[in-house]
Amino acid sequence: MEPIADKKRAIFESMLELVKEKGFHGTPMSMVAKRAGVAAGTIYHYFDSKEKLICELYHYIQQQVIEIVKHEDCTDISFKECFFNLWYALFTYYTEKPSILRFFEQFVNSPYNTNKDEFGKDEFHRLLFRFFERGIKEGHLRPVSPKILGTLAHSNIISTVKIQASGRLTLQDGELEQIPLILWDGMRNR
Amino acid sequence: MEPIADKKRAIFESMLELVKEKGFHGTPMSMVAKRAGVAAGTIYHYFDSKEKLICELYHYIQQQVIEIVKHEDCTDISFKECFFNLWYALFTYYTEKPSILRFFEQFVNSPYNTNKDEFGKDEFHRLLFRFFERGIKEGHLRPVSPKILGTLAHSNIISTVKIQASGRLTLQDGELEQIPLILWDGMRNR
DNA sequence: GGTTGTTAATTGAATGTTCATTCGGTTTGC
DNA sequence: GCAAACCGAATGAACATTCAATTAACAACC
Repeated sequence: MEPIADKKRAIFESMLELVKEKGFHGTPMSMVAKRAGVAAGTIYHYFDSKEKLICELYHYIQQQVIEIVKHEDCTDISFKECFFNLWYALFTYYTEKPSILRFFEQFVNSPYNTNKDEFGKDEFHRLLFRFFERGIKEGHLRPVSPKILGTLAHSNIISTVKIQASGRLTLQDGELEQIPLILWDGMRNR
Repeated sequence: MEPIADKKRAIFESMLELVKEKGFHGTPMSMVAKRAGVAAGTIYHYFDSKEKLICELYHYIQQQVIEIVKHEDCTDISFKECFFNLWYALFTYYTEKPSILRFFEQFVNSPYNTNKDEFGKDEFHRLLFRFFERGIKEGHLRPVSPKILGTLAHSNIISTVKIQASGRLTLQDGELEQIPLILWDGMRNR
């Protein structure tokens, strides 16, 4: 990850917050510019178009998530430990940056997401699936496609973040810890 | 569910398909009108605005999902059977109507969703949570908040539909059946 | 250190397009 | 005949993008 120009980062942050608050529509470039503290024209010095800006932002963020997976997927400790570490690392990341989760969710279901990146071809999914493949190979997890396990696990994390973030429900003592356990108990080989 | 005027239904269907293909932005009212086979002005005979149309469509669809839950949540058979029936019923419903799932996902993360309906206050979630409450009370499920179990279960179903719908992955023989089992094994009381 | 030239960064008003919505008029059903 | 349903061109606002003009950065040269 090479360093990013200050202005570029400011534009990214601005877009991120506005998308969280108002969605893709509802955030005109003029507003992005204003909050970023630059002129409208400046954005077009860095990005070809609104669409490009959004796509680049997506990849920029995804890179951060990839770093987390890489960091937690090590062979020094047992698979089970890795599994729980990864669960909590991603949970914490999304929880601390609610605008990112919201942006993601909007992006993947939007026409900006010209997902020609076949599923499992982008680096995040490749890493995720490789991790679960290891779990299967080592006999910890059910012999189901790692793509299934990976997808289910990730959606489990995201749901948990959403439950908590919405404030709909305050998790009782020890309830949060139950959730990765539920996931593990379901997926583990028996 | 009282019967809906033909035109109204046509407008709903049109919006649904277009949102799937092009997202909320990207679907002008003129196009909705065209595909529905009505004039632009006609839409405004039935709906106050684009926003209202979208919100009504959301509730219209949600009603269908509610019917499914009501249908499967009966006390004639064991909870476990109900659980699997419900899982498959929802899975089948979303699978057969991909435009609906896509619309939902876009809607909940959009500014149209002025979700003042507190979580768990809309009928769908009330029913869903009540169902899981029963499972806990009868001792089948872990004693965790039914809201958590309900949310996790629903997101498990939706992920499965998405895996399959994206064509990313063809489920092998018996793999689909593993998924509700994974969910059940994780949530069940031990 | 100051002068000059060159390129990159930045500005924000102007442009042109795309829509949601309106409304005066027409058709349909009763 | 009358009301409700329907039409679609016209309106006006919102917005992405452009561009001519301005400023900062910085190197080369004396």
